[in-house]
Amino acid sequence: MLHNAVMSNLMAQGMTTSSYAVLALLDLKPWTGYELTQQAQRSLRYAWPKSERLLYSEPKKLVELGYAKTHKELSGNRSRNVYEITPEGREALAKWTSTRTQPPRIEVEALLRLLFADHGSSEDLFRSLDELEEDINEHHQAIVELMASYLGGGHPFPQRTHLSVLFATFQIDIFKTIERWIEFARDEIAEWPTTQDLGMTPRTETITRLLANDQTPLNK
Amino acid sequence: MLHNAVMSNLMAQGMTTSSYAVLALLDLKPWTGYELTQQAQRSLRYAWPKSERLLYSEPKKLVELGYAKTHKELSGNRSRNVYEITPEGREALAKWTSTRTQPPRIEVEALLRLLFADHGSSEDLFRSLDELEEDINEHHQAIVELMASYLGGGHPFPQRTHLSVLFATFQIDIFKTIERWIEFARDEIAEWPTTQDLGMTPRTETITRLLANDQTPLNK
DNA sequence: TACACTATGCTGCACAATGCAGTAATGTCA
DNA sequence: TGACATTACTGCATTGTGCAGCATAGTGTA
Repeated sequence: MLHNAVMSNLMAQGMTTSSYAVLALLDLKPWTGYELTQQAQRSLRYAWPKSERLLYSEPKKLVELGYAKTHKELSGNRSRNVYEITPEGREALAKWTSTRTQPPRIEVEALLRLLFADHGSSEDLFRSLDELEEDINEHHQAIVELMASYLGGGHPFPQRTHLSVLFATFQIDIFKTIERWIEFARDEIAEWPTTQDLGMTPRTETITRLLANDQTPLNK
Repeated sequence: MLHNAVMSNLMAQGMTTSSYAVLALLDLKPWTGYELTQQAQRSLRYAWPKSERLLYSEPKKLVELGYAKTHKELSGNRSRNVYEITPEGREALAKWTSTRTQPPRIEVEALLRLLFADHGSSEDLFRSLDELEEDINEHHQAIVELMASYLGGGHPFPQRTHLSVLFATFQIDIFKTIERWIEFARDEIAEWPTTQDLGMTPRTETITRLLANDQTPLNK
């Protein structure tokens, strides 16, 4: 066991952005582990997608660090862990806001497949774009429906609606951009006789010239 | 040691998307480990951002699986590992193209901070947006310059220019969208008297209504 | 009423991936 | 000749994922 003085020096240890995300949820109200995983997957998915497994582990770490406390609740023969933020936790959260924001990270396997499309068929490439579209459409539709529910007063924390809506604006704009790009890409690829060795075609040169002047070939 | 027959059943084991990304690079030409990390970080960063550490490990795994072979090259007192794809590697790559494309994954810490901006100051929120803008601007500028270099014949694999340029169209479109959203968000937040408890203001309701109809409040 | 199926509510384990420190040789400029 | 950047990696601790497993509670249905 360590002295308190030593402990406080180690406090920041092990606190990842994911830890702060969970801590921020606990700042809203106490949650059970299960609720935390569900809530984090629904509301944070688009800003900070993390696995259920991690979301079960984070609150335990917060308790170890003294940023949360926990107790077991019983309903019948079954128990669940309830987590609650501590004053130290609130302090840690406040300090976090003044640290440097991590750069964004965008992983799109469909783009990787596009980059290496020349050792596959056009069909494979089209299918990959279809799959990307499918995934984006799903998220897009979900967030549009969420906004409709907010209009009916469906926000779980009504006083925080202004934040959620500004956040949703980002999502919808990104999704629309990706959907428009997919259509554009399909039209381009449809003109290709093959995926291989086309190089700098006249059409590609036109696009390159636009991009080099920081313009986009996408209509609207 | 396992029999060949058993080995081949285990072949797919341990092959991640990152493994296929490196294998696809090896399909273009043989590289040294160091070149592979540099090339992957420069060209794949925006589709599949992976650490240098991983990019050193992947080719070793490919050799173990029989998808690549390696030899040491000496220049003076110093050696480096050269990796080359095998026929089995090419086969594995071909099979990969017919598998399901992974859904995209977008991590933006600045959005997480926006979502929880109500336990911080407006200044913190503005700073977070500035930091996001800084990161995006950097990437945006880099890719515009890359396109200019392609016009001068600077593509390392000229016959693949059509793929790189279609890929770059995606990047530039996304970057422009994010930059426009940041400006929009700044204007909105500037109108807020505080970050807390504003809830469904008339302005927020207008935006929510637009989003629920799958429209965007962003001009242009 | 028995049965299946879904939702709740987790934990353990193997493995994927990151970040950082460390090591060592070569090239470059002042 | 000395400092510093670049080339060329490896080891290790820690973060994060995916899957399997386990147990209870509720819900529909034949």
